[in-house]
Amino acid sequence: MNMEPIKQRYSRQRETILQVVQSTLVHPNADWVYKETRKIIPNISLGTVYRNLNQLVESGRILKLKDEAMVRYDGNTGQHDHFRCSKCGKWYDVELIDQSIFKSFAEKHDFQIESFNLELEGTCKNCLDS
Amino acid sequence: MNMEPIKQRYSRQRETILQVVQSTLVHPNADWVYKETRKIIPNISLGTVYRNLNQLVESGRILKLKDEAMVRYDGNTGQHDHFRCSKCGKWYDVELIDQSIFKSFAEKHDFQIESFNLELEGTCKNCLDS
DNA sequence: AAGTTAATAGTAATAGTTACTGTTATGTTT
DNA sequence: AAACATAACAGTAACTATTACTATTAACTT
Ligand SMILES: [Mn+2]
Ligand SMILES: [Mn+2]
Ligand SMILES: [Zn+2]
Ligand SMILES: [Zn+2]
Repeated sequence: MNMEPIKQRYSRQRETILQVVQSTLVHPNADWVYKETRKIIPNISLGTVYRNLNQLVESGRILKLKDEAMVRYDGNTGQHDHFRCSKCGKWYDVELIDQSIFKSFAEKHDFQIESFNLELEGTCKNCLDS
Repeated sequence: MNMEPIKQRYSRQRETILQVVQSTLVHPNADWVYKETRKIIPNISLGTVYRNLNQLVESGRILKLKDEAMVRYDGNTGQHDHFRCSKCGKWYDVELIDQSIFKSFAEKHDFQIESFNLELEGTCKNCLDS
């Protein structure tokens, strides 16, 4: 009798990477995750970080965000929007904007709209003050 | 007496690149623009295309869009939003969503919000039919 | 016409990411 | 518990989009 083939095995590397991403609010890129994870697993390979980040995205355990010419990751998988400071490049969470207008918007189109992604940009409090 | 220094000189390359971007609805990437422009200026360099696309963005004559791991350009500088098909990767223009909710949203934050960018994603009519 | 320098073609370099390869380790089957 | 199958690994090479460099050309100024 054939069992379902194994889809994913446990690895200390993957669990550590997940914890690293989940433990921060900075919405890090792969290199940041690599450097942080190396503090725990000093000989981990950058390729391993990329491969596992992609897997974690695919399995829905983290989110993938597009920055300028770079990918960022988010351990917060709850629904929320983002604000990006164009001065310092930092990403901030903001509460999800009311989706109702989007739904009525979707009805007007013959596209099958699956997701609305709102990106806010401007200058953050920190950069305004200094 | 000193005149203002010249900021930008005319170049056939730049004007052709602008016309190429303005003449299409495909929201092309640099390579597409390069190939199209080569039909008119066969020996144009890819570096020239990149440099001029960046200048045209800076001077506000075209728009810059972020795709998955690539930049796209838009000759339509009027206010509008975009829908991206996750199946075929094509970008479509959609009318600008009502901005009023965004404005009230902005008032709730201590960020200085300068732009709202709405990205719609899903499956386009073409891909649904086939 | 001579001078200044923006813009160019062509090419090298960079940065982020993915692919490859031989080895290790996780989970399964006997 | 031993043998097995293969997911995952570390290390490294390759790839892709973009930018930087350099010697030459051409747009504008005087
Ligand atoms: Mn977030
Ligand atoms: Mn458009
Ligand atoms: Zn800032
Ligand atoms: Zn499509």
